[in-house]
Amino acid sequence: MTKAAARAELARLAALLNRANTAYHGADAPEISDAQYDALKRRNAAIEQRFPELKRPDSPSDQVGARASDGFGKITHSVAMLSLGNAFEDGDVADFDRSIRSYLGLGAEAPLAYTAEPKIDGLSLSLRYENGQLVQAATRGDGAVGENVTENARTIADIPQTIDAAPEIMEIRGEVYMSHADFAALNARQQAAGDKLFANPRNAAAGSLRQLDARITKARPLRFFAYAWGELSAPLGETQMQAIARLAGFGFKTNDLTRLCGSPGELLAHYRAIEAQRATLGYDIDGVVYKVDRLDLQARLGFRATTPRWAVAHKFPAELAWTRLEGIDIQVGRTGALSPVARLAPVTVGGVVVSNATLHNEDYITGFDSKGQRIRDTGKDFRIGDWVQVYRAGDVIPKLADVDLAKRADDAPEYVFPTICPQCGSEAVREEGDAVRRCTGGLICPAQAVEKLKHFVSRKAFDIDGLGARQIEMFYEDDVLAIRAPADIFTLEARDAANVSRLKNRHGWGAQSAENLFAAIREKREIPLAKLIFGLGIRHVGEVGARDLALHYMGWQALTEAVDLARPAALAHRRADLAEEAERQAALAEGRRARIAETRAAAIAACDVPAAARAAWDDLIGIDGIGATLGQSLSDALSNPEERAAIEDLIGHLRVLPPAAPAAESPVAGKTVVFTGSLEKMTRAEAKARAEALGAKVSGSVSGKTDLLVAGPGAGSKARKAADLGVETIDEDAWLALIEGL
DNA sequence: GTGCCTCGAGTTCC
DNA sequence: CTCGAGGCAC
Repeated sequence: MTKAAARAELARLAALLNRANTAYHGADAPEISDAQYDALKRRNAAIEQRFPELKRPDSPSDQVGARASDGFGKITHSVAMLSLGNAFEDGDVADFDRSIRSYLGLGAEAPLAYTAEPKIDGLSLSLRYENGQLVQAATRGDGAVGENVTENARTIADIPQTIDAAPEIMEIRGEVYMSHADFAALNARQQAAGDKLFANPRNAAAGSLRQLDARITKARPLRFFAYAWGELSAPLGETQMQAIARLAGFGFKTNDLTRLCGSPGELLAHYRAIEAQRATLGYDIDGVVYKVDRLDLQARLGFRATTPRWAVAHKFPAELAWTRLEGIDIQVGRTGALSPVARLAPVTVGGVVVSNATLHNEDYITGFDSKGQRIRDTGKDFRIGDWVQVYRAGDVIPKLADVDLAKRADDAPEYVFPTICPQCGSEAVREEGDAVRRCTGGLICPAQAVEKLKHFVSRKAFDIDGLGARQIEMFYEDDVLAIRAPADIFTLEARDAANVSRLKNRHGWGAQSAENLFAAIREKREIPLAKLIFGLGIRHVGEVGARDLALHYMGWQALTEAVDLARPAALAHRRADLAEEAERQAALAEGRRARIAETRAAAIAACDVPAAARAAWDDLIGIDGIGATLGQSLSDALSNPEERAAIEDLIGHLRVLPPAAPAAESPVAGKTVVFTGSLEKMTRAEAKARAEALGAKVSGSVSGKTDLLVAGPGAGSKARKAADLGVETIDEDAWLALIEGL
């Protein structure tokens, strides 16, 4: 087949298959048989495999029946799908109310209404409607990017395909779930057919929605409750309750246990009412969700990093189960942290068979921390062979709650935590006041090296398709095509080409899969600065820290130059830390108060730090959210010769993209703003969040870099300093006028 | 100096 | 998801 013929054929197949999809899910008379459909799909896949470069953006293989290795197409949510913060006790609900009032600057008696609704135990789904037509359905995924399950969603009866009088653009969100009755019937059918049984309705719903073949999904009894929304071209109402009523009007199922509550007391009353009905609802719920009713207040409250401030999930108490602790294994993380994991006799907890559980750290096993404080209520330790009580924290992570001492053998030895890394034999030390013990082997330790590489290719870093945890382990062990440092990933293709025994000839690999991997790697030679910084896996530098560093320095060169320049100051601070610790010990021994500030100042003065180094250091730790610990860690990583060489080696293979400049239309974008004095129309936290959303950087103190000072009544030294430095100063009303309408 | 709040680093099972 | 700890406001 010629390339031109292939291109034409792919176009024909895309049209045919797309029409077949629509006909199949819409009308009841399919235009083509299942066998014909499958044949067309296979032909399409075969041609795409031969001419990957011709694959169409609307390729049918991306719609539903994508290649198994590839799964579904990805969809970036226009509005992120976040998870909710949790409340477990009545006191947490009072805290929720209190923190909202404090954020909004409301008094304890000001009226503030909430909604309360059951939290359905299913999986969330976002449905996009354009001009009243369902055009796209996406799973939550990591919250930012989900999977395209449009064709599957079209098979769910509770989901309208068309909606009259809907806003032009409307994303409706809710929960896909399976009722108890439907779940039991499905499992009976599965058993009769000799197929695998589902552990619980949630897994059955998730498995059914994520079928690559929409016809299987169609045969599964899925249901849907709508309770939220994403992008909207017109608001759905002024309150949560109004919006829910509107959703019902559109033809969605909404949960009839949704109530409006005027106080935390009423929320708790409704929580108990729902809890009492839990067993008779006919579907699984795992708690009750509370939301601020007024949508304008929801908008003011906004979001934290991963959760909205205006909603919380009040979870039901976790299910408990007893089992035997068969052993304790020690895992080594990328920072060298030794993490104990409990190996358990398999036991069912909350519908899932659990055989591992986290033990967190050394203290969690002994039951006491380094200061002799009890960690759990009981203060009992865990020993191998014990009968232990397991629960799933947040219904997910298995943890041990308790131990039955009556069933413990008299001679059961206390568990001794290793002080030698089980992976590399290096000493494992625990810093003063630290909860974790760490392997000191660094990259000598294979476990640390592998975990660091896994972090490098992980989703929030380089995110290289086809190079996941398992492949990293494989390539790490490989002598011919070794990946032992990040740069090795980018030389893999050239090394493979120069090799007699090619990757494509290996077991489990083919020409196509090898080429896919190389293509995925090539794609990531262009990488945003923030992802590069995060990917390096420097201790204390996480996703947010990396982003802040990227936004501050705007380039790898500028970052390294600044950090290198600041090195003497970083070292001086390290000395000061040591001097401070010595002073503390001395003061303790002599029974006097420690003179910390003086000691630090003397230690730093003794180091004779150049002014330029001092300035670079102050600039670094002056970044909001970045302090001395992170600065120290970053400085150490870039000053370590081996580590620096490895990084420079890596950079040589990359084109690093600077962060996108903040929205230019905002008058405060890119400006550094300081708030001082008392603010009357908004709280400090709200002002900060608002300013940051508009692209401003909010700082705590006035300096030469400050662009704008917003001063309320009672502003003192900061206002004077701003005047001295000639920094523009405005009051709260002027600030609000400035950002109005944004 | 103390008490929030957020972030980082760890973990399970499907 | 949870815990510990870093960073910052009070």
